Amino acid sequence: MDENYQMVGQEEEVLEEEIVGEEQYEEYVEIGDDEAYTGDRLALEDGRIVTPARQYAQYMQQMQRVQPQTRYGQAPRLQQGQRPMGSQGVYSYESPGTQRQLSPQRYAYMPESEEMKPQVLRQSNQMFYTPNTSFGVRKAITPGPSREALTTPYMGMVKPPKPIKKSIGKRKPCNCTKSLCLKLYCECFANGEFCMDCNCKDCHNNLEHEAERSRAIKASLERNPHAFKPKIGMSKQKNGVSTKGKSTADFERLHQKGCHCKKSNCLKNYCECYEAKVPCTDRCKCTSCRNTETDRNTKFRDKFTPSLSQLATTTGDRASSPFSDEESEAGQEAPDPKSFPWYYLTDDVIEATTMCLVAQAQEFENKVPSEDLEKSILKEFSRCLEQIIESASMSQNSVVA
DNA sequence: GAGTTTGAAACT
DNA sequence: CAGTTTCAAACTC
Ligand SMILES: [Zn+2]
Ligand SMILES: [Zn+2]
Ligand SMILES: [Zn+2]
Ligand SMILES: [Zn+2]
Ligand SMILES: [Zn+2]
Ligand SMILES: [Zn+2]
Repeated sequence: MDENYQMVGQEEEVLEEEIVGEEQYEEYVEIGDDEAYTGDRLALEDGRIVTPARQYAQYMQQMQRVQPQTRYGQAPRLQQGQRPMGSQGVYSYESPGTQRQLSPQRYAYMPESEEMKPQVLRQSNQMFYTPNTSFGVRKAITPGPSREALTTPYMGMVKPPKPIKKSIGKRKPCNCTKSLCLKLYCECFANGEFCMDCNCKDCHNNLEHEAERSRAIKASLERNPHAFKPKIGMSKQKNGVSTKGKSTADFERLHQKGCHCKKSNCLKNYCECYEAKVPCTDRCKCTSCRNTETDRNTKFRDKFTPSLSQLATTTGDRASSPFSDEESEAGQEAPDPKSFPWYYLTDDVIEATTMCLVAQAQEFENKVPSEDLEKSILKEFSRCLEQIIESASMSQNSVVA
């Protein structure tokens, strides 16, 4: 039967479980259509919060202790914001060991009641959920013709979009302590997911706090309508078929909002662009960026870092990953930022060097012939450079060793 | 593991 | 919109 969620201090509401199907993943794959595909993990549609069902499936799986060893929806090395709904197959997962499949069903939330309304928006197969009063978790039922479809959903319905990732990496747990996992600070929440196996304290990012969570989602969406879109551009194809020979590889995998880094030179994971392994663009407002397209294409490295190049050749690190792998179109190489000379030429270093040179110039100006002055400055520069190089190799040794 | 640094998100 | 605070993760030791 249909269930009602009785919210504390809230007007209760009868949820009629209007179950509709889902177009199964089609819309998520057609990335070409800008309008059809949004990439939203959570979004407002007609005033309702809509989210893929994957999270619920995950959540239910967790609560029901069903095949706890299997997890879905999270590519192993996908970075925050990179999680590609709609990109190759993250949505419908097929774990080698199991035959479970999850579809991108969606549920709608009724904003007035702050309640989740398990209304699947579209349907092309038979999998339905309805709230389960026993533990407040939705369980699947089938009001439609084929009730059995529930237990064996999607067999053969989901084309394995792309080769499955080798190992289903378990999602990294959050460690939130003060946000209740209800702000975008929490990565789980920001990904539109429930907290599962996290280390958070006082977590409200779960069905036990559904109403609160819904409010939080709405609040986040009000602050930023794109809050639950992937931050990294989802391979949105530029202008239909590509113009040049680049063809399909010419995707827009870029940070949509851009970073605002000030002190990391966009060479550390503090930088969302660098973390996502995409170059900074003009959308970024970073200062002293060393993550530009040209920067990361520069093969200039290794010159300064013999120790590292040694390491690279001896370990043969490249051999382990001969695959270019599906989603890593752009991320062929793993350019160790430490192998770039300018990794060590931070603003502080440059400033210090400049000060040294200026001091040297001031000390000797008008005291020695300009020729000697020039020479002394160059000498000072050499001294600075030595220090920088020494410092750099020191830090590398610590890494290598 | 403790302490620091960092920049997004939140807030004013 | 800009400046500040808050926050959790990245990083360092
Ligand atoms: Zn959290
Ligand atoms: Zn979490
Ligand atoms: Zn949590
Ligand atoms: Zn950056
Ligand atoms: Zn950037
Ligand atoms: Zn940058």
